[in-house]
Amino acid sequence: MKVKVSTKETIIEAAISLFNIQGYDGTSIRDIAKKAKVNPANISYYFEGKQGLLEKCLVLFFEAYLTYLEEEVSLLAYERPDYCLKRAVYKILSFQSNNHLLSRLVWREVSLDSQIVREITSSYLMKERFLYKKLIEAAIQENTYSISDISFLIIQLKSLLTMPFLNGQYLREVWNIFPQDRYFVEKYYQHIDDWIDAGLLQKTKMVNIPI
Amino acid sequence: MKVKVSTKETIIEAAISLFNIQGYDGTSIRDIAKKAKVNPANISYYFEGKQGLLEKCLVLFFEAYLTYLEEEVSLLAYERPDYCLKRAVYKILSFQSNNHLLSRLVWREVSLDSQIVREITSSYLMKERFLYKKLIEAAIQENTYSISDISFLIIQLKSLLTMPFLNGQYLREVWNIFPQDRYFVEKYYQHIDDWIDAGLLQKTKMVNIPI
Amino acid sequence: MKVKVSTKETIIEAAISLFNIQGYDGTSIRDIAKKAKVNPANISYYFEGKQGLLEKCLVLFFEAYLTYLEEEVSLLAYERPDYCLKRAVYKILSFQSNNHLLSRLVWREVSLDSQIVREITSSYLMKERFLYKKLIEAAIQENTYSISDISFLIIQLKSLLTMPFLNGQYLREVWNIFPQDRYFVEKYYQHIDDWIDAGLLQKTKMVNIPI
Amino acid sequence: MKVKVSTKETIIEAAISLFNIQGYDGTSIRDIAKKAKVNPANISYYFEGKQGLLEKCLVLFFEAYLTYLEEEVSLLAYERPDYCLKRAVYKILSFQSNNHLLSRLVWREVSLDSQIVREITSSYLMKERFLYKKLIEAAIQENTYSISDISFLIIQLKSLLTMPFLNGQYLREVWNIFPQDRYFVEKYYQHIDDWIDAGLLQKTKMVNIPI
DNA sequence: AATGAATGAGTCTTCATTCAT
DNA sequence: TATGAATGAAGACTCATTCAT
Repeated sequence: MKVKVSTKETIIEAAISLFNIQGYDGTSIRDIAKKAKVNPANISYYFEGKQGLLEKCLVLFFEAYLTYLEEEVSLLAYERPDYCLKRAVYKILSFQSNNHLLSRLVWREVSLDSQIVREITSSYLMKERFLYKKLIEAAIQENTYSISDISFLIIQLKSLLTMPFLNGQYLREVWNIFPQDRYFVEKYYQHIDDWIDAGLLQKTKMVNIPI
Repeated sequence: MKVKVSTKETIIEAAISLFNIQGYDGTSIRDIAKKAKVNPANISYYFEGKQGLLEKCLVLFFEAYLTYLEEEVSLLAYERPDYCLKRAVYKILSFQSNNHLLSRLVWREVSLDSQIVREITSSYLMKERFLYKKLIEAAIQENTYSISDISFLIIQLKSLLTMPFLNGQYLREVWNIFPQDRYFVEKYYQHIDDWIDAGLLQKTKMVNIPI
Repeated sequence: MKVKVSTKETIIEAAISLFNIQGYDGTSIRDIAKKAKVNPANISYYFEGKQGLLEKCLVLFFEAYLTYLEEEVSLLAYERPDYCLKRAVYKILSFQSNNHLLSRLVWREVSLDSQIVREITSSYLMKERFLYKKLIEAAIQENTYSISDISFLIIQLKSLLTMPFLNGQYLREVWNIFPQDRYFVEKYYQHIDDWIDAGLLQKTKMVNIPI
Repeated sequence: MKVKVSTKETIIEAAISLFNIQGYDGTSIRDIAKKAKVNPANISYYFEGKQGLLEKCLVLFFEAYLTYLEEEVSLLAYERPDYCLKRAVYKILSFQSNNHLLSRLVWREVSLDSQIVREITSSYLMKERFLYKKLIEAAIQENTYSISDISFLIIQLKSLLTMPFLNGQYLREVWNIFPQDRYFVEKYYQHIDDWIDAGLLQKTKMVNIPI
């Protein structure tokens, strides 16, 4: 049975791959068309220009990404907050690992001051901030941390969660580690779990992995 | 006495600023020339093309950056290794803070699979890996960590050190934190110091800041 | 009873409107399709391409336009020639006023050296010349005018008849006069009537308007 | 002695010629570049896009055109107003005859509702209106005409002055008359002079041609 | 009768670079 | 050392049209 993959999806896949490797500005619509084996005109036709294609990628990523955070935030009412936090961490790592090309491109483009990117991402990032705050504040409970400290903790957590994917090629070449690998998530999760326990919750020993 | 700032330097400054904001591929040689108030032909003339300009930026960054690591590695023979590590961390944060535009652009371009960038950076990154390893292995001494663990620790440390600068504009807009600010380094250093003590050296309490 | 306006007519109306505003070359088939709320493919389907649509417009205009001239020429045998001429003038003004969009576009496109337009219009324009000549020669009767003079008179008459419509938007913006307005025809006819009497027939006073 | 005609001028000449024949929208930058034997990129380089080229043409035309009107308006204080009016007419005819390609293209593009064209021309056209009004009101002196009549007279005069040039190709093909011909101006001026005397000034006989 | 996907040619424009000066 | 003119290649995008449905 022949499965007809829609042109639109083929284009998105090719775009993610190339944006990831060469960056958005470094990739031409012709490159994408050639890789997707479609007519270049189709891209403007389907996505209303190259920009629209990038927007599509960004939205695709953030919608899924924030869903994982939201899930765990809404579970805070019923479950141990540190479990929720850790599960969120695990889910985000898994999601990024499964979509490592998309993740890399998103985090990189976000680091630009591009007008377009900011218009789309700024509200997502504010929401992300809100959700992380909820999770972390619930997890630490006590007043050991100042507000400013919490900001820094979140920034650190975010650093740890995104860097391996943003610098996927660095991990590969310098450390021979593959972020898209199933085992990477398991292994790397352990280290973040340690960091949460030791640095954030100030426990001496980590016990079990949720999920 | 009139100080004539060389055309060459003016160009580099303009380039760093624009590459930082728009990315390398998103910046045209004319943008740079206009910002530097020089003739576009000068850029090809001085740097043998746009690419040469990027190379210059990368080299500029890595030469300085690795010097700080080297300094501390060479001090390992004479001083407490954890002090060396922490001092290296502090120096790197300071350096990046003082050169936040350059830092951001370098770490972003490194995240691309661009042939050019890799040719220049790969040896620097291998050297960086070597130096971090030296510092960390000396600091932890005991055998609590496997080789694989050490890799992950370095990756984490690097994440913590670079992310705030790579995502300078995110910190600014979402958290109202300014990585180029003097106080940022002081503050942020504390958190990494904590992380080193708790997560890496597994001490319970950090006491003083080595500069 | 539901009146179904045919797709074909909808397209023509949209085309006249847009060709009029933006010119033939400045209007895309998609503009027309969007305005007419039909599928772009229909235009090629019904008119065998964009060109066919323009041809349709030109033919539509000239067939009607020349009919008015012909009517009056054929009445020359039975009525006062100056009445016929004036009635022709009046009819042409009315026709153009009622179809001011179409008129504007036709006279403009005729001013181009476009191969296509000329192929269609040249025979119409020769016929127009013949009819005007008949009317004017009959009206002036006497030999006061040389052949060359008559040419110029016709050119002048044609100028006076077409300009207000060709420059509809100029009249609107600069003079606040609306050529599609019923009163415009009445008023403007008076002035041309004066011109015919004074300049062409060299009468001192005109009295009544023949419709 | 070799005279180096500047690239810029070569482009303008080619543009006038082609815009004239094919219309602005119907002419591609490549057409112009080929005709002017320059690189297409030069056109965007010199005129900041195709639009800039059209603007240049429009400004070129109107600046010269209005100068003739202004000259005669400023002479109204010292000379017979009907002479001034007639001399203005003559000058405008001459100017258009000498620049018949440019004239045709300008009057045609003015008949479009194009945003760009209107932005540039609207102020020129208001000024033109003002100057014509001055000239004609001075010439007719008496109160025989209502304000509305004067509007119509100016519109008619303008029609007579511009039509032969706008429809240059019509005159050529249908009447074998060449508006760029020196004799055309002389001949055609006579007819407008007649019209001014008979229709506007209501004199019975014209006597001499000023200039 | 009517459509939506798809296409190849063509649009204007910008690019990095070269070269005579 | 520095410039401005000039260029060919490539950029994104729009075009009229075709074709299976």
